[in-house]
Amino acid sequence: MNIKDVADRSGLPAKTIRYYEEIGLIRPLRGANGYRAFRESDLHKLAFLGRARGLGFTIEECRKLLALYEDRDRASADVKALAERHLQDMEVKIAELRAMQATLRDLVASCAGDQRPDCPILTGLASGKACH
Amino acid sequence: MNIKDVADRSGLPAKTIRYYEEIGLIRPLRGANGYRAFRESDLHKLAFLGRARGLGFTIEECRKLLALYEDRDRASADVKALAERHLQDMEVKIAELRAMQATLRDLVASCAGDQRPDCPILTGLASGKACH
DNA sequence: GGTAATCCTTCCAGTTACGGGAAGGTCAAG
DNA sequence: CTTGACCTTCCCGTAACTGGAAGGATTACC
Repeated sequence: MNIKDVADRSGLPAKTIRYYEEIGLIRPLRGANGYRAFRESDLHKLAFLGRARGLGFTIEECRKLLALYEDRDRASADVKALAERHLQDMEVKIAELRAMQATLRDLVASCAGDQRPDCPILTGLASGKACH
Repeated sequence: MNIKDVADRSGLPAKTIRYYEEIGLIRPLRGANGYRAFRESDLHKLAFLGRARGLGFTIEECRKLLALYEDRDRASADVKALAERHLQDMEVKIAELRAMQATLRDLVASCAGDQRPDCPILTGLASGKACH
């Protein structure tokens, strides 16, 4: 398989696939013409990576997940721990976003949003009322 | 005021302040020794920027907010529109995170998390069940 | 057999919003 | 006069790619 085929079948851009090889996530073979020659197992890994990335895991987390996936002697507890930590990270991020939203929503609510220049959003940002 | 003073009083790292000057968000004066000489108005702007960043606005959004802040003829509607778009962006991000969380939580819930290698998280990622 | 389109390759640069650290000038205190 | 705390600029590194240039390979078509 050439890179276009795996790109189409995995849903990942060719650029991304090359990048994943560069950082050592996959190691496709090479043909006599220098083209990457992907096996089914490479495609499989790429699909795995695409899904892990889709769940928000970082590349380094994906690397660990892939290592665990390939390790037949892993403990599922290790995988679960990684996933739970990621769930927590996301929880934190959501909380941060929620806090920002709450503050900004208050400011927005108090702004007339008309042609006049008076704007509580700007005065809030200027005066420090933009902190909860 | 030297940079350390504004850093302490604005809560922004000196590095960040230099960066903001570099990208044209502020234009402090210079003393004969080459040191930046910050006015109260610079400090004021930096505090404004720090709060806007704290609400998650990008640098470019902060630039627009600052321009609106300095424009006595602005319409508050313009500010409000910017803020509302940002609220929407955050909403989208939260929704994405929530979706990832939901999927991952299902996988985590079905994983024993013990010393055995069988792991629904990994098989889910491998098989495509990791998509809602 | 020629040529054009579509592949493929590598390499370089840019993105966001800074942070780390080096090399070197300045200033206030003791 | 030296020490330590400042200050300056400059360059590299971050995460995870994306875009594009320059050039080689393959395939389709006439």
